[in-house]
Amino acid sequence: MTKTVPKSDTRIQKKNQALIMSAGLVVFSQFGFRGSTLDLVAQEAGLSKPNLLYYFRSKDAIYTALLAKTLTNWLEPLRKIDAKGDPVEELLGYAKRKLDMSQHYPRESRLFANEIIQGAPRIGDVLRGELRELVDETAVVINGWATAGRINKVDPYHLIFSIWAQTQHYADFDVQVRSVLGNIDPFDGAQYHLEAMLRGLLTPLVDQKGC
Amino acid sequence: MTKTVPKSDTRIQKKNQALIMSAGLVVFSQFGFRGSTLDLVAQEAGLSKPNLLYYFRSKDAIYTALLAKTLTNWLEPLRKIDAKGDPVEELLGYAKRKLDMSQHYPRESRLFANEIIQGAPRIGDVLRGELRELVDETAVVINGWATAGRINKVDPYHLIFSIWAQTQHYADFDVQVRSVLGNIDPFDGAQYHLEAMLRGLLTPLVDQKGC
DNA sequence: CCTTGTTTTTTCCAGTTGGTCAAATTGTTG
DNA sequence: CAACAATTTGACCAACTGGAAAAAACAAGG
Repeated sequence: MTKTVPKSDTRIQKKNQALIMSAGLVVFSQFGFRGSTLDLVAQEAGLSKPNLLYYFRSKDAIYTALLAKTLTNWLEPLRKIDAKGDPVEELLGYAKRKLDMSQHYPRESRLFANEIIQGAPRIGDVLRGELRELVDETAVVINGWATAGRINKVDPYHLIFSIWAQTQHYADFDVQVRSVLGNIDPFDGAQYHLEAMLRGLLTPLVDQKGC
Repeated sequence: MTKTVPKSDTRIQKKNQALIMSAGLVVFSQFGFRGSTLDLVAQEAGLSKPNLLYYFRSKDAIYTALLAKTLTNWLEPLRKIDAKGDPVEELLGYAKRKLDMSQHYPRESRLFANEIIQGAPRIGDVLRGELRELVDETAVVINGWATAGRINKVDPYHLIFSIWAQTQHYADFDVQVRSVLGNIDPFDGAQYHLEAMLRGLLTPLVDQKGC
């Protein structure tokens, strides 16, 4: 008989699996996969280590499940960009959604940051597959807007990178940002700044001053 | 007799210390402090583990020395911003220097990224002290430029954050960027994009169209 | 109360980890 | 080449790591 992991989904299983995922998020997002231990996750979850392994086959299984679960939500904002909407408002909306995620789900951001910094050993395929396709599609949309003269000509890939970079920075480097800002809340100013930056980049000059 | 670490600096010591630092950079920048092992560092350096500990008191000592050594170089570009120079060119130059560092010293960038994501347990003091002061001073300079009408009014702190974010993104998330871009070199486009973005943000409108 | 299935804990293990120490080796200098 | 210091290695250790096994505790229906 091979190692058994619960098949049926009772409410207590759902609860404990969620508990473990939540604890795993806390630990893995701070220390990365290699820097995390099952003992830490168990302690955070308030369960015993063997009990973790009753619900998940291995440390790897917890981490992988966590990544997979979070990944979908993480890419969703990009899918919401509507080719038929107003270009500047669509891109600003995207940036705002990403910034909101950094504010409300910083751990998820750090989880990915850790994974990618370490070379993305488990999600390399997703990066080169699903993510790349999604970005390619969005790039086509952005290029269409530029060709139509509705925004300035920009490199759509680097535009997307710059939105990722600036929004995720406030989650991943939270400690640094707050060290510099002191008591000031980062996210108010961040949103305003990001908007100004994107408008300055995207808005055709003729619209800015009407000449 | 307490644990002895070499005091005099023979050439062989200099060589091996540099070797260890270099190996430590490779390992710690990928896995963070907790995810790294002395065995990995030793293997990377081509030395035995006890031999590492002949030159450094502990794993912690290697890591701390590495952080300290790199920190100075890391902050230097910010110090080079000259209040008497042309505002836009100064800021553009700063961004370019940071981007160059991401290109040529990506491991150093990732080393800090790991440290800060994990809560900056060892450089929190530096962040709240030296770094903060330095940013504060730079903010004064930028505010001065804005007040004089030489650049648009911007939040200097978030401006600096956005430069950090965008430049370091290309080092820290290198794998992701390359996954999306395929064979295209990220840094050419990055520099162009960053410059456009900063000019759009900083350049007073009256200068852009002369009206 | 008994049976059956689920959940939890106790105990254990082999491999890894950071680190010590004494012995062996290799410079270096007179 | 001695003699002494600097360097390197091999053997070792206690604590920690991911994980297995099995027994114990618990739940629910008959």
